[in-house]
Amino acid sequence: MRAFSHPGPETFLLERVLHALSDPVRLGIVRQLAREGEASCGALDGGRPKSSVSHHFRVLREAGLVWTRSDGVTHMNALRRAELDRRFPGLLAAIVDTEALSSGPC
Amino acid sequence: MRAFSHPGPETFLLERVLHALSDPVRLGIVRQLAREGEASCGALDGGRPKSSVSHHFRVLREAGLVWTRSDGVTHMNALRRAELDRRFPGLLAAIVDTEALSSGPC
DNA sequence: TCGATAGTTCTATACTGATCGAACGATGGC
DNA sequence: GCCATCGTTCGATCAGTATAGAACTATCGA
Repeated sequence: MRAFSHPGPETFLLERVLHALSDPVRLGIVRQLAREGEASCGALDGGRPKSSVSHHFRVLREAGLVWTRSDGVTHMNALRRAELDRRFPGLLAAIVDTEALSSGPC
Repeated sequence: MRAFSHPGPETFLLERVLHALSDPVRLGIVRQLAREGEASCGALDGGRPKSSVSHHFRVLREAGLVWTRSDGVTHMNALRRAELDRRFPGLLAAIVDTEALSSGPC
């Protein structure tokens, strides 16, 4: 189960990244990772079934958004911020920093 | 057929914007509009059937990305750049400016 | 070795969305 | 008025994907 396949930055596809971020669950995960730096899958499941959460993490990984490492029995996930910033400058910042506007109690 | 319903900036949803941009056809349209400022649907169809193109423009309109005005028998489309920049600062720039990287002949 | 824990994979289901032909609606020129 | 043009809407089809239960795998601790 160890050693996930993480795509190299040169194969990142903007369309794929945007699709991964267009799902509310995944957008929430990415934002929480942006705040907290690293977290296990369980800490980000929001009460959802494990299979659903696992699916979302796979999409995030395959888009290049998230890096997953095994730490004992848990999987720790982190944003691939540096690589994403190099590949798509300003994108992650623009998406993570609009939180107050787009999820605030209007 | 005149007078499309364009959402107000306060109802823009980041998820919806990202989903609209995650389609290659629509991403291409948005990038071309960013370069050329305003264009008719026909000028952006890329040889696709009219019904398909119309569908994509509808998605772009409903996400708040594009403003469509009637000019005689044609429809002129433009990016709602100012409103988008106010609502999601830096987002459009990040997406439009990665063109060379993501569609270049690697 | 046994059980508990954390996540993945498998499978099925239901929903969403992309595509496109055909019919329709609006506008302008003759 | 009539026709051509531009684009929308309708309807059908097909692919992709979100969801979730169940079985499975890997790791750790007792």
